[in-house]
Amino acid sequence: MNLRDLAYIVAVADQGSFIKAARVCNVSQPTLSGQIKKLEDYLGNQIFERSTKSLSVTKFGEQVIEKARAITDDADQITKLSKENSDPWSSPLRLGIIPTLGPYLIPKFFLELKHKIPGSKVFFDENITENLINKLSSGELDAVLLATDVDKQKFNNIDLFEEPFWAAFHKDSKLRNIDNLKSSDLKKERMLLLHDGHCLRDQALKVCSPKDIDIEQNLDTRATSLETLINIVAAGEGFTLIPALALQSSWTTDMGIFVGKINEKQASRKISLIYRKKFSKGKLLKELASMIVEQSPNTVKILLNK
Amino acid sequence: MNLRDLAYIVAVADQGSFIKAARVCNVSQPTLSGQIKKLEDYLGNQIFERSTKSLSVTKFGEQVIEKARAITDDADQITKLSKENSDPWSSPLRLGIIPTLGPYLIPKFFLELKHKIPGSKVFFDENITENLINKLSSGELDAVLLATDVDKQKFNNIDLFEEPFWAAFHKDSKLRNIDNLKSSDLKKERMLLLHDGHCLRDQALKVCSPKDIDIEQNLDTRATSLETLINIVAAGEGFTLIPALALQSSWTTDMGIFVGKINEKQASRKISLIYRKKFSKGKLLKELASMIVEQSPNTVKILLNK
DNA sequence: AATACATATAGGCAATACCTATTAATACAT
DNA sequence: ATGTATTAATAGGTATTGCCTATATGTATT
Repeated sequence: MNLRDLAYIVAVADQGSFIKAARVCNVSQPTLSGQIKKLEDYLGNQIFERSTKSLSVTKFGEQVIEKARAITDDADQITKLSKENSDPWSSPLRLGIIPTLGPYLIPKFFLELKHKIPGSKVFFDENITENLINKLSSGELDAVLLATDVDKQKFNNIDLFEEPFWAAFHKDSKLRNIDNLKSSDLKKERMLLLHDGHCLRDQALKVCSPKDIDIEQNLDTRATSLETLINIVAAGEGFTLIPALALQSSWTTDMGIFVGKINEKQASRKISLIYRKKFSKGKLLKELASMIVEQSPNTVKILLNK
Repeated sequence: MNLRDLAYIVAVADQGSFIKAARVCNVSQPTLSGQIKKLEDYLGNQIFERSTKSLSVTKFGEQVIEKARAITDDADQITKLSKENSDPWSSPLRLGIIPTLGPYLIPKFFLELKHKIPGSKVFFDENITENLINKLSSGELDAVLLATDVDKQKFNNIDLFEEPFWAAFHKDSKLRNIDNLKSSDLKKERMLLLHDGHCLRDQALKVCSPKDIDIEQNLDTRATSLETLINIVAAGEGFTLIPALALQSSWTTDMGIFVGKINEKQASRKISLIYRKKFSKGKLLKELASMIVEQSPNTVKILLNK
């Protein structure tokens, strides 16, 4: 049995004639006759009763043709699906993003994306790095925005930009008096951190691990979001590291928080767009990548627009 | 696109592996890989994302596989249909029969058929010859039982038996005194006839056309059934011709009707089973034919059982 | 008889589905 | 590190089959 054969019998049923059906199917009449005969032989039953002057469908044929119609219709649906899908934006891009980046980056490029590619749809999954990597591996996500290096054998990555870290502290903090902040200045202070799993936690510890202080003491400050950290800082307790894109001018005006950029090369994190090597829409991701870079102020661009 | 290809992708989706799917499909792994690759090229989109150690289905693939499942299921249904249909009695035999034969012949062979072929089903259509022929031509009926010769180029026919005509008359009729009825004896009497279209009407007129009587006068006696004719005879009005199988002994006992066989060769009609030359279940009809002949008393068999 | 029309058959060619053997890439174990 | 196992892709050759043209067959119509 064969999709083409089924299309042939549907055509004969519709046209009421082998010759007309052959024309509709763009094959010669002997081809059509032969294939239908072969199908009938294969099925062991006649589908049509034919003579030179009359053509009728057997009871069995009626049942087969009904199914054949369903099959050819579904097959048409598949080709239709493939046409729709050849637009890479036909299905939403499933994009994972870390929580210390998502809330600040998404609004920056989302409108631009909608504007430049009206049909584009992005499904966002804000989650910690480990979960995002797993979902990327399983195919649940198409790409993820991370601040962590990943296995380059397994994934492709487009490095987007370096995002500097800023220190955020209370207006009464001693840090306010330091002009050119360095990580060494921070080591004496109490650093507020996010929960385990957040890459920013590890990055902050790397930049300025408070050696004198037992990290375990900081257990009570394992916050779940930058907003929480900022609120604690605003309450006058310690300082925290904030990635550049998360900075809000309102913190200074409304909350009495001061921020200072840490002018050291290593006090930054690299944001990359990661996707599976075999993912078929790499081109789409490259477009997205340059759009994100364009719309990310206060960062050091790595990916340069063509 | 191809039914086989669709079965391949469904198998891969089910098995989660090309190699396992190849085993399930009874083909080699390279064949399966190649065919799926070709299908993906044809559709212009990836269905699977594969590496040596992981296999996942794209969003597009999910949609295609859903349709592919529907298609392969329907295709299986077709093969199932063909298996069911290879029993010739899987679908009812659609048998047409003339009204002057049906009511008397059907009960005679129907039980025997049910007994000999338990799975057999017959759909009966009792109708006048012209309608039956049309329905047979169009394929609406599989075979018809007629008392009329048909175009032997167009149809096959199995001649079953000669059914003698009997005259039925009132006990007070002069005909009662005639020992050996001949058609000439009947020409003086008033003959009761069926409606136009009933072949028995024409046959009766042929056997004993009442030349002295204008046929138009008989308009009022155009009955729709033999029962009606018998009732008129019972009321003492005229006589009628009755085919042998329709005879009921109760007519004499309960209605005061006498019957006499017309001992002439031409005073009979030939009953044949007619079917389209291309009809595929001729063998089944031959079985049916001999069963009918067996179960038809008071007739002169033409078809002899093997 | 001749013509017209529809389907079936015959023979040949080209596309393709399949196979085996091999390669490539990755994971796991020694 | 190195070897082994596992999985998918590639290469090349073969058999199948789907298609074509030409022709035959069968059935109405003129």
